[in-house]
Amino acid sequence: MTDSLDPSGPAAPRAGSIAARAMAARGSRAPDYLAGLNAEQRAAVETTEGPVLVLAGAGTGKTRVLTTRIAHILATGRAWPSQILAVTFTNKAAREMKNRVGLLVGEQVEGMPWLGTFHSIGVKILRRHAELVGLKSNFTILDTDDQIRLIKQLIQAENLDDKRWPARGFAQMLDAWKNKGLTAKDIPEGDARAFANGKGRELYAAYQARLKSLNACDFGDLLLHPIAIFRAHPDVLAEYHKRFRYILVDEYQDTNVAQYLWLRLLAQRPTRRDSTAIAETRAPAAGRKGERPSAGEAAPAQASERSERSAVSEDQRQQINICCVGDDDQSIYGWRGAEVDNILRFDKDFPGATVIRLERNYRSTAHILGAASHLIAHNEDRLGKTLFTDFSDPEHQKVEVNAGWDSEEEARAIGEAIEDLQRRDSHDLNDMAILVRASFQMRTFEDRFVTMGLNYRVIGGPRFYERMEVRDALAYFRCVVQPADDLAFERIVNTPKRGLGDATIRLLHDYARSREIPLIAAAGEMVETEELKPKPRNALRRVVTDLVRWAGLLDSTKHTELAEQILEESGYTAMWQADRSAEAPGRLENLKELIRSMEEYESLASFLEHVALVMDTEQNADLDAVSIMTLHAAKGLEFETVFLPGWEEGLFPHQRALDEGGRSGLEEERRLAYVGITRAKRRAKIWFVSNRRIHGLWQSTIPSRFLDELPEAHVEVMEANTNTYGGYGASRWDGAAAFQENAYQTPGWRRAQAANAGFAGGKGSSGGDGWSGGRTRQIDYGGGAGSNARAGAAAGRGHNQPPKQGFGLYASARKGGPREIEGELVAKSVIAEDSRFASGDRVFHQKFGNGTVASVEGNKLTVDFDKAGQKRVLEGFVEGV
DNA sequence: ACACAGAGACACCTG
DNA sequence: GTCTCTGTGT
Repeated sequence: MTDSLDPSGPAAPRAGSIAARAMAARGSRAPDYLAGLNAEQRAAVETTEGPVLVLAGAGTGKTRVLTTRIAHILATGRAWPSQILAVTFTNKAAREMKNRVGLLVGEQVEGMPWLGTFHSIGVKILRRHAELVGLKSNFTILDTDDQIRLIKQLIQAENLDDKRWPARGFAQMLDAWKNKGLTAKDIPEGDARAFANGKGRELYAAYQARLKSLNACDFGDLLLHPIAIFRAHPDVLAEYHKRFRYILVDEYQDTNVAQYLWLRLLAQRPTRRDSTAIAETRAPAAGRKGERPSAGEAAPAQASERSERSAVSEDQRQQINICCVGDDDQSIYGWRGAEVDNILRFDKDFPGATVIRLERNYRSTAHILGAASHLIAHNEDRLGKTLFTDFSDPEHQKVEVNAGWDSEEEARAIGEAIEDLQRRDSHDLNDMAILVRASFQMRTFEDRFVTMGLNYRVIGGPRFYERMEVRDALAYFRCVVQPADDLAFERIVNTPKRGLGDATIRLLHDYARSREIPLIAAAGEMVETEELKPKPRNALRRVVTDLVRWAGLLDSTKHTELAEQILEESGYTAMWQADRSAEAPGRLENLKELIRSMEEYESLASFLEHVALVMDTEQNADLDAVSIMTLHAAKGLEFETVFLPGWEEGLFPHQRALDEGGRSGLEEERRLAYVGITRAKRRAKIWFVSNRRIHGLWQSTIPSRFLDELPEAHVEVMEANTNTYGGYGASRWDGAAAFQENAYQTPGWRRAQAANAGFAGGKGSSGGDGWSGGRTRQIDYGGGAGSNARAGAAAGRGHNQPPKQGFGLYASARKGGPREIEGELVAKSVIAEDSRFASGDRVFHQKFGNGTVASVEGNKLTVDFDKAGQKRVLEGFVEGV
């Protein structure tokens, strides 16, 4: 127990005690922090006792309610900061919650050790009781990479064909099992058989055994181990029951079964039922459309279940102070194990729950809300909310639907729309976003924006801590801090190359296994024997003595210096310095960044812990740039203007969601669409095109069914400028000169007043080539494809040659080029001030390395790179040397 | 130890 | 098409 405030110390003022009431009632006004809340929000904040479910629609002030609720609990003295458990999914959400609570209650937030992600809290619990599951409290946390390598070894050890049974696939199965809270013995027979001729269960068990011997666990274990501990040790659980007076859960619709079980154990008093399987509390999907349990009233539960559970709940109710906040309509992580059912079933899990709906939206215009609400109403599995707004916007734009020829035209038109908004309305780029369904769509936009010189930012690329060089460096640190970390050791024994090949490593493995000692220890012993040839022996000795020496410096040397020393002395830095490839300088830069980011931690060990749990790095928001991200990544964000490209069958809804998820898959896609639209405050612009390249082939596509589910009243169908697009189809292939001349000289899109034709689907049968001008949104699914059964794919029998650019003018949209993506990509705008560079300047580029500027045009530089040759790059990509 | 060819993926992606 | 991983050949 290391909490600053031990809960066994002074008891928190009892709720309702004189002191608490007096604290709450200072002055006759409500406390400041309650000011500005609407009635429902306030109810959600003030209903502190008993189970509460807050159904918070998009933009209804969910975070505000959560943070204010915490502030309220603290301010009224109901609990000490250390007695509140507040869980989120992401570090970002946890950080934001902490900041905002801090704004309300000041330093008290620092006393909240139990505010964090499921995983970070899981680690914390596990470290305290590690020995109960056979681990030491300094266990390491493996990431997916380590996990896969380990599984691969196991598969090979079982003499299985690792081609036929790829480690990656097993890792996914494992993940799915763990998400469901299943240990090796719990997995269904069918699942067990599904892998490696029925060895699934064995492998799972072997994997866990191996983890134990490595004193390690994976992400799933961070929840599963605590669950096992709680179940097997009621005394430990009781300790947490005593500690956590209030539990708050963010994004409850995203919880998976394991998280649910974990929460339930913490939230409910132990009963004879709690250690049994979840199955008995599983009710059929609750809350069909139209069924709306009102606040304070438990929804009708099945009789048997109710009588069984209510006996427990009656006397415990006041103690189950759990408040879950979420929105069933924004559940988009089913594929990752999230169970919408958890939220749909809340009032059955927690009988007598108060259900509060937040339906007043503070974000979007009535049109946007209207469109989104109408769309989501097509879902059956939902609790049902009706959002409303007072948001008034002079322009009050309807949701736009635009059609385009192909993805390149889509990118072009959206790029122009962005520039228009920027010019005409001085719209900040930061306040615009392009939300795509699949990340491959991003590329077209990047290509286009680079040529336009439009600033953009890709959110959610490969992450810093997943880069090869960063992981290598971390592996070195792990070996020093944690000498039993075999996986880390394997990673670096021969990096940089030291002549320690497979043969040596295998001998080392055998030696270690026969003696049941970690690899590093084995290496230490082995170099004293004659088993290795002199060359590898000396190389290995060098590695081991280095590691031992560095470990000896742990206490005496500042960790950042030690880290640098390790990278230097191991030859790792030198390896990249010697590397002539274009990426090498960037990698060295990343290593520096890594060391820099260690500054704020006390030790190597605490830094490594941080890294294991925090896989994201902050983006810099300084630069004005359009954001490009997936719809998934957009959840929780908001923008003035949102572009939603790619609304085509097969892409959105995604074919795989339909194939694998059936109706519920479709509903999840629809929720994704709902999330997309509701990100917009004022403008939402939807796009679809009739040709898209999928897996390298051009396919004809038909408009998404979701378009048809939008309400006429809130949607405006945009029509292309007739100069540009009239007769497009007819003229495309014969390239009518008249149109070519005007193509794209007329910027932007003209509003179409009336809309009453249909978008023809694929090219072909309907004579028209793709979409012909003058059509609108009475969508004709039958249109070229003949059948919409397998939308995208079926339509593919169209042309497999790229639809050539219809017009010469823009046919030059370039390919390839400087599209550097390092987590964040920002191209400088054309409208930028004069270039900081002149010809002759030496510059450095993340991808191409060093070079000399040959010429400058605005913000575009032509650079002769020393290694990569001459390239045109945007100024934003290079820095002066 | 490194270069190159062939294979397979190619929704969404937190810890 | 294009990226990444793997295996093979020199």
